[in-house]
Amino acid sequence: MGRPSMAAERTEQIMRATGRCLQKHGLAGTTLERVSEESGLSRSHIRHYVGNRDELLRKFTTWLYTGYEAEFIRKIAAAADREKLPIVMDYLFSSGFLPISDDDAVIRELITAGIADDGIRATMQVHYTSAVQAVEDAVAAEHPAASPGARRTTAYGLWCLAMGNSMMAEFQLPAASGGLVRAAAEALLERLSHD
Amino acid sequence: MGRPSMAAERTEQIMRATGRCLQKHGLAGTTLERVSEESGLSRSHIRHYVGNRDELLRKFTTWLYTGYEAEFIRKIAAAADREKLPIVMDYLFSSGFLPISDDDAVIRELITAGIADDGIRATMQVHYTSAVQAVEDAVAAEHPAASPGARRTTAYGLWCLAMGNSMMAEFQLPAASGGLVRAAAEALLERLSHD
DNA sequence: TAATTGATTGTCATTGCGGAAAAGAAAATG
DNA sequence: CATTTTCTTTTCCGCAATGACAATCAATTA
Repeated sequence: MGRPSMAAERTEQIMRATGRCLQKHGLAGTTLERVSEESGLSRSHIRHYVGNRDELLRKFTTWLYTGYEAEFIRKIAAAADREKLPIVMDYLFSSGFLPISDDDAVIRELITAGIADDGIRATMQVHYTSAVQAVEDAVAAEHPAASPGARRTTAYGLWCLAMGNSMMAEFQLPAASGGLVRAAAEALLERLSHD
Repeated sequence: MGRPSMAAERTEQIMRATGRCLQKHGLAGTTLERVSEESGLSRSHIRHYVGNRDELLRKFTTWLYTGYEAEFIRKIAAAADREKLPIVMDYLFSSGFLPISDDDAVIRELITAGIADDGIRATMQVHYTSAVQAVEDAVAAEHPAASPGARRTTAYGLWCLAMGNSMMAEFQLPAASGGLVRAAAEALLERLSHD
């Protein structure tokens, strides 16, 4: 009955456009108007499919954190024990000199959005808690003999290294583009083997 | 001749108010109007002393990065060799369970502002480059025997740990409030002594 | 006291954006 | 063909913030 729904495709379109806007123009610059431009739809479309601006940001957040960002956690859970840590390291410190994920800027903006919106903040809290947990699982898989405390410290350290580096990368700091973080990360891990 | 200038005090007032706005309402919420509220001055005052919104943000950035934020770098430079590293560690990982500096949110917003404004981005680039350098100096002072590469890795690692942790602290992530980062940081340093 | 410099206040037009609703078009079903 | 459902387009309104300008007011000096 009725005309077939475009909601799925349209929503996807809108979410992608929203991500690009956040990345290029920041939270402030992510207006319904601009999202509509970026997506090639009309502003009314956005309102029709997603709702008002607050809802757009909320939906975008859950979309992001159940999609690409959660991929990482799923991968770790699915991987064999001896694969877990290499996956983590690649994800966190990617390959060599490549710029880090494009999502960094987007995530920064969402943190800001979370100042005003409890829903967004909650979504992120939950996600990052389990992300750090996933890293810890990977560390545990590789170093079953290490103490829980040391594993936890190492896992959280790895995570912070990656976050901090991605922040510095936005300044195009010379240090951020080299392999420095990865070296630091490996130093952390190495210490886990020694003790 | 003429009426004495209030520029110094007023500018200070305005800068502080701008900082509070950025912290509480984000970049988008930092309007001339709100800054004027927050400072107790009229909007015309802001325009009179600082200029338009873009200039406000530019001036705030340089104000921040030549004031409190640069304090750290000056301190390191002035300190005796054996004092340098303890100062760095305290600055980066503060004391125990306290929330990290209030400036974190502000700085995040400035990064966003830097997307659109070259001046702001340049200011931050310069500052962070020398901040990391200061950390490296401190590490070098404590570990003169270590290789330059290892020192650089450690210094940058320390910095990223601190940045990453402050980011996580904004989610009120349980891991961020404990002493985990500091432990990771000390692990990094420890490894420097061993080799 | 007059002149000057800067502080302070007030006003007005413009713009960009968000919110809401109505009206029209298209595609499915009975 | 009539009906229903959803898509699509259009229009209108209001708000909040900016930018620019003009007009007082206050303190200092010659």
